[in-house]
Amino acid sequence: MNDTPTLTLETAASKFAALGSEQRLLVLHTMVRAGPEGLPIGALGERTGITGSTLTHHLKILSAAGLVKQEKKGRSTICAGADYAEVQALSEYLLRQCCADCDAPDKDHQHG
Amino acid sequence: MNDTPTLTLETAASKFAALGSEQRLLVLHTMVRAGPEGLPIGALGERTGITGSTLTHHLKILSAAGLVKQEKKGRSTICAGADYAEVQALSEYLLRQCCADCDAPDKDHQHG
DNA sequence: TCTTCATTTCGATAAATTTCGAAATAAAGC
DNA sequence: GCTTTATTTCGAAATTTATCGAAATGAAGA
Repeated sequence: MNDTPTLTLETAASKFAALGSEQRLLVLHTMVRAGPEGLPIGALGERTGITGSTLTHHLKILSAAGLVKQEKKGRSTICAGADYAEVQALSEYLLRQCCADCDAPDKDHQHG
Repeated sequence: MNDTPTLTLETAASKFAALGSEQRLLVLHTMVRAGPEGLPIGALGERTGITGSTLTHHLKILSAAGLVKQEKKGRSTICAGADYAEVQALSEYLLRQCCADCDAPDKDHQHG
């Protein structure tokens, strides 16, 4: 399963940055709660109390980071959270190459 | 093992924000490579090419987010990456309450 | 104590981000 | 073609962040 196309520093940073805002995290959380079917932007606005134009702005950032999928349907835009692999890859990025520079890599700090 | 004290939106966002910078990610990556023994700030500077005062700034953010531990030793400050649980908690935060708001939660999108 | 080395604080500037309301666009339905 | 509804774009102001060099701090050692 080749899901993890080895994130670059640049993309990883932008994904984390996308998550690094209370409003965006709230938006994402709302979408995750809503499940894979997603929600139109209007509903996101109602549930989060965030203004339309601000939502558009945040969603653009989340989409660009690949954390949210958007699909136009009629006059609505349906938004849903991205899949688990996306998140998994991010979390794994953080510990990649652990101890690569250790003089004497030891076995005392297993990850998992 | 009570490792996951249920992150608040606020702390989760600030942790992600701390990771959402190429320089900070580079710094963290350098520390992770160095392993649990950590590195003095000077070495971080040499390896990353980041200026002292800027490094102090970034490290303050990473420490405040609990992603890095710092310890004064003589005239150096040794920095090391935080533990795996910290990272794990962050990643789990993202999918918490998945589908909580679904009308009919389905079993088609297992996470794991 | 004086000097040196490692880090931090300070002050400053440039750049990016957040957030809004108002106006523009675009799809649906009459 | 108009009207309504959903979203986006467009300024714009306020705030935050990034980044640096210079000066300050503080520990070690001669």
